[in-house]
Amino acid sequence: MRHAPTILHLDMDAFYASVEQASKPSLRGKAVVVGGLGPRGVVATASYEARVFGVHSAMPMGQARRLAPNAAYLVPRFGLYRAISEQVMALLRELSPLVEPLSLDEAFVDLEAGGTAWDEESAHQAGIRLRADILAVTGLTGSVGLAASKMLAKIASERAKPDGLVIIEPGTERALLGPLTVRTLPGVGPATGDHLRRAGITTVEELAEAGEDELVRLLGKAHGHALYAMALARDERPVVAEREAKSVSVEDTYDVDIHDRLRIGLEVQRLADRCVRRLRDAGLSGRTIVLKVRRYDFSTLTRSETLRGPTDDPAVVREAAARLLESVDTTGGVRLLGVGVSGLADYTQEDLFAQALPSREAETPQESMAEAVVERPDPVERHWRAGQDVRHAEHGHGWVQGSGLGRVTVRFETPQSPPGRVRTFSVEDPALEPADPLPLVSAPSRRPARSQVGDRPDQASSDPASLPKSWSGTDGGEAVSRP
DNA sequence: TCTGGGGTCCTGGCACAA
DNA sequence: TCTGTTGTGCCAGGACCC
Repeated sequence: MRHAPTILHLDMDAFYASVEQASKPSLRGKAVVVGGLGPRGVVATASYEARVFGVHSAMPMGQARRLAPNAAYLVPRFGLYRAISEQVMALLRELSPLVEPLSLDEAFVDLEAGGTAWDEESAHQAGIRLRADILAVTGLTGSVGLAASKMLAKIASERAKPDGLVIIEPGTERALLGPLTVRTLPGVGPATGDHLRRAGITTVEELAEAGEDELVRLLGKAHGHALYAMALARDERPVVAEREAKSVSVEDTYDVDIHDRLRIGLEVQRLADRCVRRLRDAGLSGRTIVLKVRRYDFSTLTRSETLRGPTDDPAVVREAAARLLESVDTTGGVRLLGVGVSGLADYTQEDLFAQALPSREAETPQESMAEAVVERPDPVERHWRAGQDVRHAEHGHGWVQGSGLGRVTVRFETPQSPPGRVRTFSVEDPALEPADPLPLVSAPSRRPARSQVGDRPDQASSDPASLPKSWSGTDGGEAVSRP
């Protein structure tokens, strides 16, 4: 492990919910829950105001609605989140070429590799500047952890939340980790946590005392060795900038279980086509086709088949998926189906005619039979989703607050406007159209001077007075970035 | 209460080849 | 030729992460 806290972990605060609050002024300071709104949806992110009611990520949406009936419930807008994430990642790359994104809202940065920081003080200053820059460019807050390893930097950013910065000084790691629960360590989830608890191990200190041999006996070789090292605060994993994908998959959970074998077959074909589309978009092909089935009782099984060579041919993937489905008993119904491809090659192989069976009637996924039967949208019905951006010919930009019974309710406001008024229209109103999201900050190029912000070490919360007032712009402005 | 979607990694069983 | 061992690839399931 290095001797200075020069690994930085950034975690944006309640990212999806914060983006929605930034783009919808009437939701600021309110409980906001983003996730799947269907009967089987789960919470992706809850704003801090919603967390007060006990709502948290991965909670079934029905439960969230019971806990916080007055919260705003929105579907995720990944295009917008991705665009904002790219702005944040660009700021991280200004610090160092070694940036490892973990998701849209999280990343590690090796500050030493970028020459940005070499000791505690310079790392601290880099963290402070980064948080200020992120606020100026996106209008959002992120929490920063700084430590000598990835594991500790992540623990530090967790302790910094929300909107803070925490440094773990080298030499203090074991004292800090000791009393924490084993669940703090990466790789310890509910099952491993339970397993360890039954063995009388609940804290990191007890984990270290148990010894390596005991942990290997309890958890297996790989997990046991890794966890013992973590318990001793040893973590040599480097920050890795480029990670190659190892598999591509798509899956759908259905609002009600599917029993009809024919329908299940059509869904599998449709998923195979979607999967191939993703594969082709990434310029990849793969050798192993995987079918995933979650049955009515939530039991999940997978079936896979490995081809002689990689393919990105929709007909080949569809046929393999159909063969795999034949070996699965779907009596009782299925709630989820998925199709994936692994064993990836980063080139597209023009079919080695060995693989495709004779009937290759559908050359591209878009033309497939399954698409034609299942996916064709109803041309009459217009569908408005909660949270979606819209534009009205007369009232301007707004977002869908809710819809049903042939009506759609829209709140007219923009990221830079005060909270707006609500109006209701017919879902067929020709004056109402879907719109692109507006940028959250009116002039994202304004960045604070590099030396002006002052935080204090260890637990530093940003002083709002020292940061630009990104919210207070007046007009709607032009779209600067669009997903 | 009733559990998403997209991934990664590990383990153990089995078959096969050297 | 037969048997035992070992390495490897495939397959299925489970745990974990965000």
